[in-house]
Amino acid sequence: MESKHDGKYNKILNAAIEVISEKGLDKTSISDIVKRAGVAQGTFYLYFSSKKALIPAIADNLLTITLEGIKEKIQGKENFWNVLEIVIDETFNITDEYKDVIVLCYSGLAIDYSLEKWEAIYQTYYYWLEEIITNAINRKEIISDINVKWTARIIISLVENAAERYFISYEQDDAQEVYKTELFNFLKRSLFKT
Amino acid sequence: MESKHDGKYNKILNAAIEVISEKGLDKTSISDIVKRAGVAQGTFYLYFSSKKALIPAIADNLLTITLEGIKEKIQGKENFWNVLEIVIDETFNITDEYKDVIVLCYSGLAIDYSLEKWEAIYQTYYYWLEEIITNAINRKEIISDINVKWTARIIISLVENAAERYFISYEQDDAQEVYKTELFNFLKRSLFKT
Amino acid sequence: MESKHDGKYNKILNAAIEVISEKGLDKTSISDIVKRAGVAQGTFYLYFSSKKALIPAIADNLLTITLEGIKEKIQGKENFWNVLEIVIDETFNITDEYKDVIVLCYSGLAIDYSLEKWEAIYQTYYYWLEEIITNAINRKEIISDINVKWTARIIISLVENAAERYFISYEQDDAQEVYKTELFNFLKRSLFKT
Amino acid sequence: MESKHDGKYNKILNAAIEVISEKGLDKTSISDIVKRAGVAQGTFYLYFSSKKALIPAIADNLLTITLEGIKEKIQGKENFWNVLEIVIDETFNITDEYKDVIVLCYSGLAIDYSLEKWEAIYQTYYYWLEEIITNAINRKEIISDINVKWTARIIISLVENAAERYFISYEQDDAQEVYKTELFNFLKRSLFKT
DNA sequence: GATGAATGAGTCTTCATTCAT
DNA sequence: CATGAATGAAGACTCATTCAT
Repeated sequence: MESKHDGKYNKILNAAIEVISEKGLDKTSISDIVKRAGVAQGTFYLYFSSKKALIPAIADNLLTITLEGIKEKIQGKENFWNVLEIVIDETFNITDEYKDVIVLCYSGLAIDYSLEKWEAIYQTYYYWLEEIITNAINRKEIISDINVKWTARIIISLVENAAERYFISYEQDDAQEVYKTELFNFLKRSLFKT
Repeated sequence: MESKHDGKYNKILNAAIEVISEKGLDKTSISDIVKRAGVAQGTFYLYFSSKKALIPAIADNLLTITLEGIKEKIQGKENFWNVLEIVIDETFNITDEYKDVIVLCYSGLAIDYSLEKWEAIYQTYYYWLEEIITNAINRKEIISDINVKWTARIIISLVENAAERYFISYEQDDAQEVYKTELFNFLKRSLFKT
Repeated sequence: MESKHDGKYNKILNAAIEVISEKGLDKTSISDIVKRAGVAQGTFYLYFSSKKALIPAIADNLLTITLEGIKEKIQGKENFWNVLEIVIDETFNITDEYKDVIVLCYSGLAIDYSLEKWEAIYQTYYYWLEEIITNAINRKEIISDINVKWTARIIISLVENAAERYFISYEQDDAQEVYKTELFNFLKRSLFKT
Repeated sequence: MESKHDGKYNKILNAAIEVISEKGLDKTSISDIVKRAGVAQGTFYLYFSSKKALIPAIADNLLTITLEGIKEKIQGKENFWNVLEIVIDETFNITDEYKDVIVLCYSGLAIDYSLEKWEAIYQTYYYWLEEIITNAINRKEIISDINVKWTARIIISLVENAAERYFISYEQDDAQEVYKTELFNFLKRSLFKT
């Protein structure tokens, strides 16, 4: 992946993700972040306007990673049910790796009603899935009398929620496959065109 | 329900909900809350051990209200699809009224990984819905090869998510019915026993 | 004099005057002030809304002291030229004692164009001198074709300026009497009714 | 006048005057100034040793402008009362134009007791007026038993003070002539040789 | 139980200044 | 001469919490 910004931006962003994962947002100070990033206090403000500006940046970063991972794994297997499986898999993987930061993203959402910002971040993801769904309808893989936009959003939120619920609740490890299957079937029953 | 505590507890809790709705959690100080509640600074700590203790209390309060509302409207109409409709309706209503605080509850979740606390709060709600689901299975209203526990949780999170997404995004008003129907059908397709 | 506020207000105010006299406003931190005053950091903000709020308070304090000193020394000797002499004397005394803070007051003026605040602080002093001047005119001690308001202000600013100029410039000590006489004569020539 | 330094010095100085007029000294950062001047951050330090060095430079600039304006208008009319009138006029004009920066100069004075610097800046102005006064005494236009040095300084400070007081207090516009006349008469009564 | 004045630790943010290019 | 990215020291201010009354 080619970085959106030069090295220092990413250094700070990654340091932030690390530290916040360990201590939580509230207990993480800018001082912690810059120390970890190996830059000066003031340098932070050269790349982020404030502490709050970190959260959308982290979310954006996470989502980009997720979508890239998904696309990479699809590699031509465009069948809807394949894609759905990959989406579920990849979401579970990313959620596992970044669970501590993901929760914070929800919190960030609360910090300043920046719903527009949020929607903007998810935009790419939504559009991508909407197209997948439309194609699936055309190929008669799924039912057609659904609202594509709404369905895309509901699938994403459902998968993300399930993954978070799974990992944040510290379930026993072997349950993961059961969980994912249950989720897949739930969606399949709702969308499969017989 | 008779209140868990005397008048001052509720005075403070309601003041907190009000102020937090207006200013957000971060910008709300204990000082703001007690001023609104008309009690002294120290009095807060007679009823809440800390500022963080407010969030589960608020969530508990909200959930209690929701479940009470649902139960009241059911009144014997125990048919699963009736119940589901009422759950959706009531969740949308409460979300509309308290949307500003609800987002905070997610954030609160992030504040100190108090997942156990969170699960405890939802416990009653989960149990109640699990029973509803079990009964529905027995009555053959819905399919039987599902994980009841998992399904209860996924339904609740799906409905809550949809409601939040709807109200926080400031959709046009007339869309609400469409949204609720789409949601209901989505669930029905997935659970209905033909 | 009975203090306008209770003990802690004055403790902080006096500590501020002391420290600022020693280090200058810019180099004086709130931390310095509260340490000197023997109170906690936060206590400062219970009595002053900000660091800037100190300056008018100091000015007010200084002017009150000056005017009280003058009134005390007058004691019935209401003759205008007596009063003028006392005003000059007292201004020189106070300026000598507080010269380091007085300069700051001018600076404070610059900090936020709070001319109204400034005028309000001087109001009492102005009114008092206007009355003295009016009486002097009536007693034919001074000429009558002058603008009383304007003259009161110009006398005060002239005397204050001369005193500051004298002490801040570190003139040789024996020059003080010469300076005061020159000032007195300058005013007398301008106002004396032959 | 030929500028003391090349174009960039003046660019920065003028930008500083502009920005400081708008925002006040405290809220003006070097960054603001260089942005306005259209030069790089580091360039500032090629021409000024520090932020504080700006203030004497501004004051010097202002005083030079004032004195040049006065000299230009005098043009041979060396009569003391003519000169005084011109001094008053010109001081009021400059004060009107630069009132926001002038206040700051006082504040600058407070910043680091640089009284010597201050005296140095005013030196030329003082000397010039001292000569005018001496000539006036010789021509018997004004009384002779005065301290020339002292009188020069008192006249300048009196006129400057009156002008500042006038403009900073936002008096009604038509009062200006009255004000100037009052000031002129005040000085004339004190110095005129009958 | 109730009060609210006092506390003081904690942190974001600013900005004058430097220096490698 | 000019640049402007990087620095990092410094400080104002907030606010959860306590405790004597």
